[in-house]
Amino acid sequence: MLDKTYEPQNKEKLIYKKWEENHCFKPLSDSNKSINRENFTIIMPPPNITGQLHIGHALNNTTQDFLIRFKRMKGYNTLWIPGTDHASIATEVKIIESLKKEGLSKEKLGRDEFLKRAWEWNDKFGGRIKLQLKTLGCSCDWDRCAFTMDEKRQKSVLHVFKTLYDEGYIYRGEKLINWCPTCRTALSDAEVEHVDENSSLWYIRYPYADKSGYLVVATTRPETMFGDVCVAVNPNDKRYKDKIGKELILPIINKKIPIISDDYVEKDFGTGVVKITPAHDFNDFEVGKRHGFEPIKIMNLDGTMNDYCGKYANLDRYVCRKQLVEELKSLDLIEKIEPYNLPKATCYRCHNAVEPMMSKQWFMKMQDMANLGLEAIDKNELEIVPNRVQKIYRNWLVNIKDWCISRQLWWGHRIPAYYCKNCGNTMVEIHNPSVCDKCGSKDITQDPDVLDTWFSSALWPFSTLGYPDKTDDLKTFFPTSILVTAQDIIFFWVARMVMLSKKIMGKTPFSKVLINGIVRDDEGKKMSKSSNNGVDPIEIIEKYGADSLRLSLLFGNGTGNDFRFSEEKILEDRKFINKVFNSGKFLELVLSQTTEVKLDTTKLNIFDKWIYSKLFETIEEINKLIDNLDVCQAVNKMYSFVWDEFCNYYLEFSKPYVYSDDQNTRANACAILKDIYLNILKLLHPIIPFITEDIFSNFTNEMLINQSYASSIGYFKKETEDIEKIISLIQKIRETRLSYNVIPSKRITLVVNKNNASKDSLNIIDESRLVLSKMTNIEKVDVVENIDSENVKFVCELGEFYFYKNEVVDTEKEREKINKDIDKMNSEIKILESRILNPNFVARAPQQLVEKEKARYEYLLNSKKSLEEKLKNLK
RNA sequence: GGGAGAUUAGCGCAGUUGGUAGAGUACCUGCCUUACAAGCAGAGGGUCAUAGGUUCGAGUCCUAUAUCUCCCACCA
Repeated sequence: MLDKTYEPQNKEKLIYKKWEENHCFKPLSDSNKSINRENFTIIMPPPNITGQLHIGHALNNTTQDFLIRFKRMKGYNTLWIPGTDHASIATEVKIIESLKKEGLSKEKLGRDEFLKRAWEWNDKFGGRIKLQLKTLGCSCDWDRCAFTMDEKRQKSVLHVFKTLYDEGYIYRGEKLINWCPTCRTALSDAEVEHVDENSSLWYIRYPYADKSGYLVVATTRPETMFGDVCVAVNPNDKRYKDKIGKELILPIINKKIPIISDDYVEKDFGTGVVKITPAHDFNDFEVGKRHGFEPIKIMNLDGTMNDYCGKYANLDRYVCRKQLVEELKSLDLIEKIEPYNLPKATCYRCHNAVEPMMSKQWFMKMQDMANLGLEAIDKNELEIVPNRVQKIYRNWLVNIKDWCISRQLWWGHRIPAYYCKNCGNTMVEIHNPSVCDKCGSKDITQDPDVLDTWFSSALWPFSTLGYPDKTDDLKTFFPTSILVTAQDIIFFWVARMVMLSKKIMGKTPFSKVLINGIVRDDEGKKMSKSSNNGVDPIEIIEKYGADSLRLSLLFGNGTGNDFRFSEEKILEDRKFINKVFNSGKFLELVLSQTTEVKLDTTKLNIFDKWIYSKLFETIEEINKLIDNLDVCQAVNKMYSFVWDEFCNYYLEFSKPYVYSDDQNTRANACAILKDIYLNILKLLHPIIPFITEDIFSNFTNEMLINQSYASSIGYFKKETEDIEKIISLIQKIRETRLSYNVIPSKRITLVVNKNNASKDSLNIIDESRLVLSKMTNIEKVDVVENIDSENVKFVCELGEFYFYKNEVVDTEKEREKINKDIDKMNSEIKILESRILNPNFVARAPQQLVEKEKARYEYLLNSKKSLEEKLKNLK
């Protein structure tokens, strides 16, 4: 028995448990049931263990679950692998914050203790994330759940690192890199965010060595002047042509530096003179290299100035800047200071300014990799939906630089590089070597650094399946089918997965990428941890149920478009779930009043054939839409089929039959109704899995999740067209009744003009008499040969119809109504005339369309004429 | 500075090869009709941001402009 109303809170947990206990999330191949089944695999973008999931994750995972459930019911051998990401820097930042509250620091704690804390953190938040995913209904295979830092994934990382090192793709070197003085680690280019900052442009006088005056240099970073190796001008700048080669005195530290020329310098910016500080600026580094200058480091790793800066040593760079500018002013070496906006490079985790610094780090050579990434797109191995994202992906790969993969952090994959203290030999090994393979010394230390967190995520499509071991999973499920993810990690993650999968596995890791839109709050702001406007899905689910949330996320939002989340929308959409439930209650009711029989599809009436046709159409369209990853439209189709066609029409059509006095008619009508309804549950299961499963269990002894997807017995063209006509007749009757103010409870007569309706039409009307009576409160249908034109007339595809004047009269109303109709017709006639009377249209538009428009035109003219006549006769 | 997207009914949105603008919600009218008032039936409401262009025909294609959003970026 279905409950009076559906209470998701009491049901969902139990249903999920039932699915898990029955191993419903397992691929068929686990139990050798997948003979000849196509595989369908999704790897879940592993959420960071830094916190908990918000609605954005819910959208992402609902989309994946929708696809997985759909494909599972379609008979695919489906696998959805869940997992979490250790999020090296992000988690470390969080742990350090929490240590601070205890008065601790990571240094005080020591590496081993710190890592212990990190694992505890993982247990806590990783566990919470899994709970959230289960609450949402995600049908992923938890036995295959992976963590980027677990033993198997560590093994994958070691193997890939060693492979790429041996092939020369991974190298160590001292280069200018992005350094976060707050997190005290190197960052990759992708981890640097640029924010606009109001700053200044300082014009500093650099005196000539020959005391012939000074040259004015414009800079945004006065404090880096200690590291200047030269000053550059554009070779074509007439102002400075004769100055090239002369020497300047670098103020404060009084060092001679030359004036050089380089095309990099823009004549029109500032004074056209640039100070060159190779150790602390990426452009300057290149210029310095071109002209053979050694970079001079002037900063410590914590962002303070180093000993090279004399009295400014150990001052924070910004404090130094302030004091230095004061000193320069006092020396009359500041020409002027202009306000200036510049993009400031900041750390994507702590949001503090990052510094370009010279540092010895590990890098991955990216040029070949990028070509692999581009090849995936060029050779159509990879399709990104929506298509525009492809450009973003391509653009990043075209401008790629080597990837700095080492981080001066503790929480992460420790780099498997070992250094011999005796001979300086470097070894990269999967297993900790006990002696140096060159000199035999036992004095060996492992590199203290860890890998960029995105290194392990880049291996996700094959590390989750068991690489480097040649597992069955890897054989069966790689490459995977679709990746569903957010736009902001295209570079961090998607591009790197493609490159490394192609490099290591020789294949693109997935053939399609579906990019979800960004979830915003009800004010339109992006939901994120930093804005603190994230909503916990569990909070919403406890209030409205997981199905409501899922439906709200998938319904009415263009796939890939941004999505504005609001509880009001959930309230609106939840009505649909209620509707589904109530139609189930109706089925239960009528079944209770009959003895159930097996469905006999040879005994379908015109209405049954119509609904089966509609079901057929709906499924066809859904298949096509999901193939194109147009989840939004697919859900729309389901929605309107269920609500409009099934609930609003078919249920009403079926009533005369399911309540029929004839036991056989009644039993078969119920069987058909049940069949359609169970198909609807199948249709909807991927969106709203819990309630559909619950209702299904009420009518069958099987589990819905395991059923094959909805199917229809076929498409009946004639009957479908007939019912469409009946529906428009019903609408016309209702509309006419209402416009004459005929109260709904009044039973009136429908009159058909025999001379103006085809025999076929009369048959259809006859067959639909019961339904018409039920749905429009028609007492009887009179078929007549002649009828007084004073009666109320209306026309639809089936022919001319009338209501008896004495049953509906209201002359004034009718006059009003006719005038209104004529107005409507006039405007349509005008539009049609503009086409039909246009020789160009007639000549160039498709013939079929021209004919159609002409016919419609004729029809309107006739209708209008008869209405005008009627208006004249109206007394 | 470069690039991408958005602009459609009061609101938040959909609109798949160009062919007379759509659903939800809100509002209005009438209904507690035996699945559902979280409902049913019906009505109103849009120069599809603006200006041009291509076309017989443009929300849809092209070119500008405006406003908003996002991404990328080393002009010191």
